[in-house]
Amino acid sequence: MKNCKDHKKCKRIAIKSAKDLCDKKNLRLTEIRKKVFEIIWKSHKPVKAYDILHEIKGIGSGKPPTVYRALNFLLQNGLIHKLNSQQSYIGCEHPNSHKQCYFLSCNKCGDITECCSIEMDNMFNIAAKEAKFNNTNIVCEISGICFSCT
Amino acid sequence: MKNCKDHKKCKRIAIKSAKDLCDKKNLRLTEIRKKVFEIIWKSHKPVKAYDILHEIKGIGSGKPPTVYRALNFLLQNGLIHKLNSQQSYIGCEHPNSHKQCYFLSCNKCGDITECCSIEMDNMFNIAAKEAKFNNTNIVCEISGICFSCT
DNA sequence: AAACAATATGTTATGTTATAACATATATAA
DNA sequence: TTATATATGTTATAACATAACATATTGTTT
Ligand SMILES: [Zn+2]
Ligand SMILES: [Zn+2]
Ligand SMILES: [Zn+2]
Ligand SMILES: [Zn+2]
Repeated sequence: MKNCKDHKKCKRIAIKSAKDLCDKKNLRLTEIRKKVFEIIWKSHKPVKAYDILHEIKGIGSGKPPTVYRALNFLLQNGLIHKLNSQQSYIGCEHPNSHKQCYFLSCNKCGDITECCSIEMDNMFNIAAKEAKFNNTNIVCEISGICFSCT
Repeated sequence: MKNCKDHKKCKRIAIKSAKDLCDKKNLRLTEIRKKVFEIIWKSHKPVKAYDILHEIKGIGSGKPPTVYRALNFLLQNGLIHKLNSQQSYIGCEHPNSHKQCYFLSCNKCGDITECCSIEMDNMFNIAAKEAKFNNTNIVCEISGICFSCT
């Protein structure tokens, strides 16, 4: 997310829309869940579960299950994503309108950009349809060296 | 890989072409590496590192580094792939002509199919190019319920 | 063949990621 | 209020992976 100029605002909006989404869906964004979400939104870099664990002093038990439960809640409700190729977690850029996305991940600066493209989405749908696959879930992560790091 | 009718043959060919590839590139397909490769090729289902570890009695030290070294050798030389969304390993269907592939993974039977598509490949290239990414590596895993399991 | 260098494997220990199982607390509904 | 569901605490352990250093094997040079 190289074009994030004002991350404080960016983060504020993310938290606001997480709250809205939870209100709308009658989900409880508890203190622990909110804290984990905030830690993830500190930057546009992916965060590891155990980094959250170390950072989450003073709130919750500070033990793995607490963090993983919060992560699973956030994942299940589309507020964050898991980057499978690096076992880390990142905030969803558009939780209310999320369709199918892919991620661009810079191996140098670590920055992640979440991208949507109708063409890519169609491609995935075609691939699934051709193979007669149902209820598909797609993981697509493109890593490389981003423009700023080249 | 639902259309594998004769897996013995399938496996034999895989081993043969692995040998050929190693001969051609002057790589040593040692006993341990070959054994790990064979275990992975037992089926078209992905295999976990520690399953290999348990199965590889009598050959090599039977300790994690042995297995992971073999896996890394096979990965680096394009003989197997890692499925990041389930931390498991699977034989490459076409080690000599491998371009960009995506995987179809059935959540029910566990079967994996490795697919290539020029269109999909183009899509990835366009995405990388638009984002000005270099030296890209793509992970694309489509999971769902396959036709036979529906 | 002997000496050397490079590659591969053995060994011990530990780091990292994630969940099972069961107890307790808190929120919502009846 | 009592019941029920949801969330969190707690302990232990499973599952995945690598660091660091020793030894063995292979290939090359002298
Ligand atoms: Zn931002
Ligand atoms: Zn998203
Ligand atoms: Zn087969
Ligand atoms: Zn392949």
